[in-house]
Amino acid sequence: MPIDMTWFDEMEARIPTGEVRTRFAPSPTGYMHVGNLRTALYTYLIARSKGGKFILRIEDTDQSRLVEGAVQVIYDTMKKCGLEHDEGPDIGGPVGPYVQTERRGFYKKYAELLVEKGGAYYCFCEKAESEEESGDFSRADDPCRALSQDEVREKLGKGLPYVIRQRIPREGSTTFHDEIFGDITVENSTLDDQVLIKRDGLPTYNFANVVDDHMMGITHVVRGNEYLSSAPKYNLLYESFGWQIPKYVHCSPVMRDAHNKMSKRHGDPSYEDLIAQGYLSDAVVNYVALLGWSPGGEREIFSLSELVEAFDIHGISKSPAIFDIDKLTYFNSEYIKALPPEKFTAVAEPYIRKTVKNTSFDISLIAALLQQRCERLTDIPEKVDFFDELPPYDTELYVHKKSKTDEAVSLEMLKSALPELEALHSWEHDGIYNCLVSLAERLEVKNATLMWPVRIAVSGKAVTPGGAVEICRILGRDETLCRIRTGIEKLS
RNA sequence: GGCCCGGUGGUCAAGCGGCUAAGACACCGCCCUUUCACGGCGGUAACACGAGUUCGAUUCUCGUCCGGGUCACCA
Repeated sequence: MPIDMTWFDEMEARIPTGEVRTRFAPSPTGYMHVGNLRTALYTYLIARSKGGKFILRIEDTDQSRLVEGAVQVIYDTMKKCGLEHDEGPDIGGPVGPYVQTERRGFYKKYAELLVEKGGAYYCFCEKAESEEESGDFSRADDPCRALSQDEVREKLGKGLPYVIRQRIPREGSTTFHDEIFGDITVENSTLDDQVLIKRDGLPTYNFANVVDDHMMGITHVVRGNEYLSSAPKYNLLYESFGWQIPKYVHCSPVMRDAHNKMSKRHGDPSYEDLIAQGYLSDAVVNYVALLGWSPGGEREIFSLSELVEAFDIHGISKSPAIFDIDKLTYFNSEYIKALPPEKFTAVAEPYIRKTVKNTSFDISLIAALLQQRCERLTDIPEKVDFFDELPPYDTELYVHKKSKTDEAVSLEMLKSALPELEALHSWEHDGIYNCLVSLAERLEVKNATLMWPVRIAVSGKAVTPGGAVEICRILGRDETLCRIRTGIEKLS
């Protein structure tokens, strides 16, 4: 049965050559795992660092896991992370379609071609009832492997159900090269004749991948190292087809602890969750890049374009990396501090507004207080919850050893401060500061002895963003004086 | 269980035959200071184990142990 090669030739002809091409091929689950994000990032970095193309392919063959709007989540996440693709379902490209369900027809053709080339065979054996059974059945003994062409034709003619299996050589060994792990050799006898085309005519994941990657001209296959053990079978497939074998880049997983991968199931945060928890996208990307990859030097803070510059496959680690939320938090605080003040005010405002409803306060002044002391944006509401209204507080707060204050001293301080502040004509930072400092000087007490009670009186909290002066400044004269009087009453 | 891969402080990691074994996070202490932070300075803490190769092993080889992956008509 001669195969018409014109379609294949057409397909081969559209494959771009002479450039690095990588692909990120997520299945649309509705959220982005941290591990997936890292894989996408490395895939992107390989392409960009070599001036190549980065392709997005949607692997949606698992209909049971289909989630409404999930593809959109992928587009949005990639975009927010800055991982812009050059080809994909939304923007097209030379080797489309880029959605696997739309490529359904391709795989069977290639499988038949492979049968013709001797790399695969039809198998009419009964489907195993269970996993255990299929495990027991030795594929090396599959009688269908030896069926003659006539026998196959006859069975096909009768309409018998079948699968197409890969014909793995019985003898010898297969060696493949991985960019991270080096050369790996396995005995062919340990490989099984895996199914390529299922009884329903659809391809298995492994086969679809090989076909798609080839048809799309992928030069670097980046994926999790759970695929390391199936790589030899991939190699054999490429060889049987006579195709160029891509470079393999198997990445070790991102772990939640020493024994388990990060997973939604265990309640580990996805990219979306992290953003909701007040992490900045850039910080997440930067941190994730360093989880399992090292640029070699001591530098840790990299923008995406700096990552492109610094990236080198050989810096990818062989062993798994445990996700450390504390270190991400550190990165986040660094990114927050590095934001231009106006930008920070903009991202912080919604969080400030959760507890500060009073619009007469200067939001940028509040933001300025916050920027140097918040690790996550979600820390903000609680930190500024005293602005709208003085919270109830215990006079115990006035006792502070280091500032040398207790309730009696505090009362004295507040009583002294009140008229001074009342007499102040302008209500600016320096004016308030100088007023209080000179008062402390006259009273012959250290600054803290005066500042502490004032801060407690105006905030009602032991810990606040900003000191007494900053808070008074934002509250305004009337509210400040009112709160100090309240403090005096409480202490009297 | 077979096959494959991995193993430097609590975590991320540099190291690629000779180093007092970097750095970062976390932790602890000190300084700064109108609270807390920030910032500055300092500290605790690691080559899984046993052989071999070598003048010399964290680096190379083998074994042991531990961990992970994979053995589906799932992806």
